[in-house]
Amino acid sequence: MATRTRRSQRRTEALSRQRIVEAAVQLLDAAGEGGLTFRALTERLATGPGAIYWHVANKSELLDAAADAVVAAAVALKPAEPPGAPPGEIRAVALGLFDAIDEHPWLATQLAMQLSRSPWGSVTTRIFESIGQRVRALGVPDGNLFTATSALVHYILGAVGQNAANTRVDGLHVDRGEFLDAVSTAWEELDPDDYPFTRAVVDQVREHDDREQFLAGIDFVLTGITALHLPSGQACTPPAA
Amino acid sequence: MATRTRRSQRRTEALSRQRIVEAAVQLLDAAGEGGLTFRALTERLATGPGAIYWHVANKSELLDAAADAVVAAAVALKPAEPPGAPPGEIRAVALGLFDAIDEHPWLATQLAMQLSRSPWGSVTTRIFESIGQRVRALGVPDGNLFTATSALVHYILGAVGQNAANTRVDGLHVDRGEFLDAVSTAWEELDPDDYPFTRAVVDQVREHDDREQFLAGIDFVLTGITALHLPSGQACTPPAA
DNA sequence: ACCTGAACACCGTTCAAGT
DNA sequence: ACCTGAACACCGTTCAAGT
Repeated sequence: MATRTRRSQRRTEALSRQRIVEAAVQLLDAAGEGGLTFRALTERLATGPGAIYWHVANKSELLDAAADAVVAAAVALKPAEPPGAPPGEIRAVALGLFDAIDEHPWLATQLAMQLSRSPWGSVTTRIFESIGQRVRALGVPDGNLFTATSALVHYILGAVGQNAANTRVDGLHVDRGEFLDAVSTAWEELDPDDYPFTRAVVDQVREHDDREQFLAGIDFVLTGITALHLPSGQACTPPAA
Repeated sequence: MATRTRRSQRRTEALSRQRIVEAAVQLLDAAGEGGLTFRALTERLATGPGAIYWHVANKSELLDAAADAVVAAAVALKPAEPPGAPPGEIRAVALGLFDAIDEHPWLATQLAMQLSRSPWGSVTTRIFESIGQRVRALGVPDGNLFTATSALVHYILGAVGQNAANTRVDGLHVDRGEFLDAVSTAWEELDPDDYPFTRAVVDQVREHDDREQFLAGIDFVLTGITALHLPSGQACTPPAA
């Protein structure tokens, strides 16, 4: 029944793990998380499922590899920019991830799932390393590097996870204005007794700029690290317990 | 073939959405994310799939409801504690979530997926409201409430998402020492040219305390918010761009 | 060593039929 | 209004067989 839109090119190159991962990324980009199935993959690669299983262990590993490929490209800073000061580079790396998720919305869910499933998998470690190098350059003492970097990475992963969906719902790109309207409307219908705060800030959700807000959060964490762990920041005290 | 271990009690109460959600939470607690299937659910509830679909729209909605039930209980502070100062209450709410994920490890993945799939769903909004009320009590000016609260919530969601898996891998509880050993070993085998930072902090991962580190991140964000948005904090300056 | 493709076990979901 | 349960479409994965 299906019109059998045969891929024009028969297989020219041999199958390889890399070719499979590339195809997986393309399918995810085209149709979202639901778009990656072994059947779609076999059709696109003009092969059978057994051939794919020769190169990758299972679907989970394939998703990991797809996410890793995209993240690796994202955290590699464009050499266009000069080295720059550490705080600026941290913002640049974070924005690289932010933009990668804008281009590959499935990456948000995938990052989140990998974070919770295998917390120190290749993707998480890659981001940790990239941020950590710059935190060290900031002058944070050795003993506090792990804590400071973890805090930054956790904030970044939490924030990009949510912001991804600000431009899409269930894999469909939606107008940002419409999306925020829907959120505002939903919030206005919340019980005023249970949700006084949310209702009070309903206007701010419409006006806010995703990138600005994302960077503001980075600055909170950086300021906290500076104040609590850098000699120059000792003037600042944390809020009393 | 299956030994048909009949649930001793035939159905006594009528089916209801709440009873279904409770059963879902129990299945998730017992067998992890893979443990919740409509077949397991029908068996436990002694009914057919159609009966369940009468009360919930689909599996996604059921997972949402299960997560919401657990989170609602977690962010409701025990009234044992006196109201207390805002920063302390923020830490208490955050730790409530932290502990809930310890008890229900599947919640980490579920929170992450909901965050990326429907960023302002009921669970996210519940956490946002709970934290937001306390950020306001902190004295943050109205115009900055949304940004400050979002940053805190993003950090919390990123951090609890990862810390969940520190005690479990693929749904199995594992010894924390063994787990950290495995991470350390894996890190020591990373390429020293590509991962100088990660290799340098490998010892800190073994010594660190999850809760302490989680709270340290909260303090970074709180200190940043205080420094950048509270009149009393103006002495602190953010790191230069 | 690498690939084929039929087959298997399992899943979420539907729906005509009952009460 | 609420429940039953067979059936459907689809999925990840396996494996004996080919080259």
